Amino acid sequence: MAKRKIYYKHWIDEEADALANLNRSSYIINTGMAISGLIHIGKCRSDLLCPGALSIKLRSLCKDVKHYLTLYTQDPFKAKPPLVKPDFAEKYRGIRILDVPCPKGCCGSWVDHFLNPFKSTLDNFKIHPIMIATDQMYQKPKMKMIIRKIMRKREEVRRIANRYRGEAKKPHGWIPFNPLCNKCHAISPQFTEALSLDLDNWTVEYRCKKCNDHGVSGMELGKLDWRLEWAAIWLFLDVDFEPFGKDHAMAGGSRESCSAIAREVLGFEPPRGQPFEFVSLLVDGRSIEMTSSGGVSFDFDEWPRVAEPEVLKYWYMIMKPMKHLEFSPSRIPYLVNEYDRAEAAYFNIQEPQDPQIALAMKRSYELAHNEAPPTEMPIQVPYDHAAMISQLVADLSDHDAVLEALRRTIAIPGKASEKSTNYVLERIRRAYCWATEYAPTRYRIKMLPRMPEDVKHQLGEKDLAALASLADSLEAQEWTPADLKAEIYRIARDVIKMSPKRFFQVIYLVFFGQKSGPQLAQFISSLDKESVITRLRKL
RNA sequence: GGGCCCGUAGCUCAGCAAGGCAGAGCAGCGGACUCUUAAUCCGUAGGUCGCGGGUUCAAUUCCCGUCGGGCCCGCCA
Repeated sequence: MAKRKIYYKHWIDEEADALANLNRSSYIINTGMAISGLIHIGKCRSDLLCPGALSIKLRSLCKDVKHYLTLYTQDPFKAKPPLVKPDFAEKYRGIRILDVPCPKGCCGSWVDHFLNPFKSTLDNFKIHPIMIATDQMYQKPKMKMIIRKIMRKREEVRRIANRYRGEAKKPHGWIPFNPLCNKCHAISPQFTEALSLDLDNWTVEYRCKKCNDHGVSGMELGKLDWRLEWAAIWLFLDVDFEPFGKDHAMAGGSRESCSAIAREVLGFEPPRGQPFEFVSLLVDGRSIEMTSSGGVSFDFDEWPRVAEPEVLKYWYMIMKPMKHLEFSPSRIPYLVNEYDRAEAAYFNIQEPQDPQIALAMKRSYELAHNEAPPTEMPIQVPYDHAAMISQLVADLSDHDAVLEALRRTIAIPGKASEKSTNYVLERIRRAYCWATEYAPTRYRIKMLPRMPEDVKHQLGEKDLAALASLADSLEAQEWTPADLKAEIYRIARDVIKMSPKRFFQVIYLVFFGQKSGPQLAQFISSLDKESVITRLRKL
């Protein structure tokens, strides 16, 4: 009888081991981000969180690892509406983003406006790459050396570049360099063209089609053609591993052509890589690719407001890199539940029967926690329940009230460490943000002004009788919430002979148009009595 | 025309490295808990592994082909 295979190795561990087997004394992991606009969670999959996990794993193998994040600041501006207004987009198109002002007028610059929220949320995710901006890189002697080498082998570069191009072959004498226009600061090949280089004085003669300038600017202010830039940065930082979006991954795509430049022009072996699929955003039922410059985004710094950062990290760990992901804020409870399940598996509280799935979940959980998960199982409040509770408590800063509401509804330990308690409270706060800002209506607790028509059809004889009976009771005397609760039970069981469960559902339907809602007795007690009675009777 | 990725239960996905009984979670359905909707627990159903060939004692897994979905092969990064 053959045993079921239980081989399992996480893809992060596969890559980490492959890197470790290279037996280098130290490792450089690099990723890149253009500050072209909103920094969304999809970008952070391939360019922050996954390589971050890989770095940490590799470091745990006693390797010296540096994790860089290259910020492409010396890049042309290409944002589009609705991210920016059309006139803003037109005015700054092709301008070096470093020179573009803040679109909202709140920050020092465009770059600051998008980069600062990203930077300040990194602590939440506990991933801290060394950030290095390309405009700084171009100032460095080592980079100048690399550029010099490339420019001396210009013809060879052209030959290689043309190998990967279709019809539009680059002509003889092509200078693979995008100069900065001194006058308008355009840096896009759409506008500026290098006419000649002076490698001794490190200047470039250019013509600018945006402002019709013709002049000379410093080469450190311009940038390499993109195929060369990537290869140059590999060499500059001595990169061993660099992930990339799946758009680069195709045969003949940028990854391949950059590798050819690295081998044939610069004489080094390109780093290992890993392609990543994109994360799209579900908008009105349609799946749209997130794009920084177009403004389709669920922002990275928005995530910790609505869910634990580890939930996002876990999702990216458990899903294979080439799996296309679809995100929608409405999926957050599902993602949190999956994470909670992994946590329960990790602490051996409850495991899936399939051992391979269990291993994948546990390992992904560790990775989501940077290899150092909590030592004790945290208290788990199911996310959708947290969303509901958060809307019932009048003041979320009243921690005792929140905890009391939780104790009434689910089993949470009477005594818990401060850490556990804070974790619970944090989830409630996050679920509240989600419930009020993103949740589908069924999660929002809000009384309907009138009972919806379609609800009437759902009510039978018994239901109506029970509601009438409740109205009578309310009319007959004043109730405390506790007594009212008992009365609801009494009516259901003793008077009408129906299940209390059904009766509760019926009452919820009348007030909310759905089968669930806040704690009923308290809720009813908080309303004007006459209006309640009228509503119960006028069916 | 050339290439890459994905396709497994209603949904989200494992399993394929190195062939060996078709798997989870969620949603569903049925119960239990009989001071709450909820939560929790127990049970249950659900499949042409996109399709067709090939190799094999044995194919979801390997090979060839094909269909569907997404994407690249202009520019820009």
